[in-house]
Amino acid sequence: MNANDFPVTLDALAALCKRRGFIFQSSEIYGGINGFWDYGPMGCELKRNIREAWWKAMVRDRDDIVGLDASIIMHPRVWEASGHVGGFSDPMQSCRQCRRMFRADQVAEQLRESAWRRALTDAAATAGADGAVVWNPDAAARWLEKKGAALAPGLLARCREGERIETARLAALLAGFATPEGRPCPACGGELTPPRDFNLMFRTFIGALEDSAGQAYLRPETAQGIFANFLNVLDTARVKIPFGIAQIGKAFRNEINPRNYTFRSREFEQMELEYFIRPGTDAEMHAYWVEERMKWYRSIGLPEGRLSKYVYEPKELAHYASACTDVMYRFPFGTQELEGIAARGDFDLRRHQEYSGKAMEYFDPEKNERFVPHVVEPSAGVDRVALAALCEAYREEWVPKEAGGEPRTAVPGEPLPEGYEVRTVLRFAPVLAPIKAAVFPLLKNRPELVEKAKEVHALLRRRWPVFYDQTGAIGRRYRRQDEIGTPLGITIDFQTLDDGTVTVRDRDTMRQERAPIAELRDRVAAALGEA
RNA sequence: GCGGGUGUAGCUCAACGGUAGAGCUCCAGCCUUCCAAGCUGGCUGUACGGGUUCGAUUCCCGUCACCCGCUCCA
Repeated sequence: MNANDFPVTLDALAALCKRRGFIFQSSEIYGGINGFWDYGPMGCELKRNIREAWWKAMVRDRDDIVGLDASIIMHPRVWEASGHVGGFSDPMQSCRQCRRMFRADQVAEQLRESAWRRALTDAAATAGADGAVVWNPDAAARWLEKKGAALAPGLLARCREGERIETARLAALLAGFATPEGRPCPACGGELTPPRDFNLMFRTFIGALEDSAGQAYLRPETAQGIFANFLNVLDTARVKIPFGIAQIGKAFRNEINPRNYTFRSREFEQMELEYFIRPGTDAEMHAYWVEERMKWYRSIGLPEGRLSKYVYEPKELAHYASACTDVMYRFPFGTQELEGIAARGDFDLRRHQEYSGKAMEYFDPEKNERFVPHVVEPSAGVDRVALAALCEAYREEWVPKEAGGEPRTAVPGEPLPEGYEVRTVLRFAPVLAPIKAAVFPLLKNRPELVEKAKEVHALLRRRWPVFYDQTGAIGRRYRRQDEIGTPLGITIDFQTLDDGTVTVRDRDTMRQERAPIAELRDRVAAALGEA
């Protein structure tokens, strides 16, 4: 079995993440809160490394992309323009009896298909002169007492008074079936709430009064902050098309059903680029960004074999989009999206132009023309990348008890071979590792070793996050670092005192080499791939 | 959102209608010349709220969270 196919269970990963301070459930001391997660000392370093790798690749290493950090709460009109409020999110009605949810515009159709509604029509309705349904309330009551009790419990509950059915009330309900306000639940005949805007945005209020005038939203995506600042950046950053604006930040979606550990959370962090292009170059630029982004995922240690692309069919695309490709990763719970790369045309800028009354145009001095740029949007989830990195890094291995043995990937279901023990290790790419190296004195009760180790620690920590540990046997300290994915272990032993060399132990091979302290920084940089 | 299951220490598990225990982890000390060694000591717990009871971790109800299936969803 290929090491990449080691079946990580989310349970095992979540246990390690908690044990070693990567991820905690939010508000755990109060019983937890569904859909929210906290990142501990190791987890926040991991996320920081992911963000910095992205920022470096997208902004620092390029001439054509600039950064932005927009506010989380924006003018409510932003979300009208974007389509997140209003027509885009369909009003919903829910049943007060069975609590099922229905799209308001589909209730009439679903009612025609409804089993209880058909049975009731057969039992108690005739067609009137003008084709309208004429109900016989007494027949309806008889039906409801027998067959209808199981088929339409919601309707029964609405017109029952003690043991008997209030025929007059039933008659009123039946009469209302034809009106939008009186439509019953297609599933049980219960009472539907009025249509309500049901969207995934968290609402809040600006100012002390909680009235509709102050209503605002936590952003459900960071992208709109970029579009809303398009003109500001254009006027100040001296950018020339094609150019991009990049942003990393929190976004919030009130998901119905968060699942799969941190994969779908209600509060999450996005890394988004809006890359503005000349109309007509959409397909070419979209293809370019798909490849750029795939390269980036490989550069942080996600292997080709676990990554894939999902190319949207034309019928799956939003009406304004010309292409969309998702970057997928094979998680333990299935192949899921890390990032979506969409060619959105000029939809967003045009909508903001329409809603704000400001011309969202780019002036091309060479061709002496104005146009609304099109945009390609690579939009990635920091938390999803972090989860993928953890899944990818997690290994259980068999290690020979005798010195100098090489670790082997454990074979699930097979017993531990004689003479081996288990180690859990996170094989992060060095760029993502929360701690780059750990420094140990071989023994803590020899002051000369401790003193030298602290010197080496001080030497390295100026450049990298480096951990110092003198507690417990040396083997135990190596294993602790394995569990947080520290690539290098540096040990000060008695030979160090004689010749100024230390041992450098590699996390993955568990092999050790000696290196002079004078060359240590270069050796560490080389081992981390920074040289 | 629906249905089913689960909830005891950081982890794995035990116990009982009457003072909640073990192993591992963690911390301290001793020891230890390179892969979770040993000895001694120590910290930590019945998810939350209510009810029944002389007494509830145990029985009942509610809430919350987690897991599985369905549903929904970029």
